[in-house]
Amino acid sequence: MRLDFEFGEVLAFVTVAQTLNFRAAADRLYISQPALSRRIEKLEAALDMRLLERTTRKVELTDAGRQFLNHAVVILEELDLARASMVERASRAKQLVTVACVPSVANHVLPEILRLYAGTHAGVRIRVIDESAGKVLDAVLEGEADIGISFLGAQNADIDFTPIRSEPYVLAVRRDHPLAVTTTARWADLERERLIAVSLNSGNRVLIENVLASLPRRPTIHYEANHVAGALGLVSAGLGVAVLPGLALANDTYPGLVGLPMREPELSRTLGLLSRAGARLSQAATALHDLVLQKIAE
DNA sequence: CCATGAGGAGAGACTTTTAG
DNA sequence: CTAAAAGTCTCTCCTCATGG
Repeated sequence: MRLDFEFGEVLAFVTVAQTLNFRAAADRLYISQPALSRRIEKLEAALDMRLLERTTRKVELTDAGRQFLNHAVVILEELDLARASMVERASRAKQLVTVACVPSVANHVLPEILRLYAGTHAGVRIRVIDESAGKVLDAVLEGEADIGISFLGAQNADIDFTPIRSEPYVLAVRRDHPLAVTTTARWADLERERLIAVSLNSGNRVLIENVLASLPRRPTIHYEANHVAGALGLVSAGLGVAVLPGLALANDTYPGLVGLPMREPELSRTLGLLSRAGARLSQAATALHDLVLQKIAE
């Protein structure tokens, strides 16, 4: 596209056409009268046409000037519409926060945090991406999510990883299970149990597999669920026991189950808050970021 | 009351230097 | 060797002073 004149010149012309006085138009545009004179001169040169007939007595539009004025007014209105729509878009973007989060946190901790957040930020819309740890990391890296809550990403240079807390793995069992009378569980105990696991796509499973592989006798996995919630459902139904992150049993979501911290060896993961390195968070996202740090650490 | 010449500030283009 | 930063030059557009 090629334009021989500029926005400022069109604005100058419209202002002179409205006031029919260079001095008054210059004041309105916050420029000197000679500067305005030159803008008009430049526009006329670009169009190769006289738009204003001026003498020391009066200023008036030529026929060409009247015709161009019609177009010029439309141009300025269109520009103003464009500006207004961009302002509106920016303000809507500021009011949406996307948080990517591993399912155990999304199901058991995040709802309470979002409830508190709604108290101070009622107008902000929230989008939750509850996915595996790897996908949470990707969502933050690609800018799809403003912040992430996961236990992967601490080593990634493009991620700011703030550790929130260390989360022990527990053995989820029903209250009527023989092991429920003890306070901890040993990995060796699993040999006699029907083990329920989450799928190999889950970051949890990778950590658990590392321990299982080191045991003298590897327990058999009888059931496999895609997510932690599915595994808990199977445990609740009395089909077996499952090694899961402790948060999965927080807040008494499953009153029929107890979580026994795993021993010999202990296993834990470090839950952290992720954001893209160097990215500037909106005010709404920063507020949620700080609230998550404060509440999950408690 | 608008136009024009002189002088100066600032933006942008272009070149050189420096750091990774 | 590449890309970013710093330095220099050029050009545009402004204000001020003043003419017609």
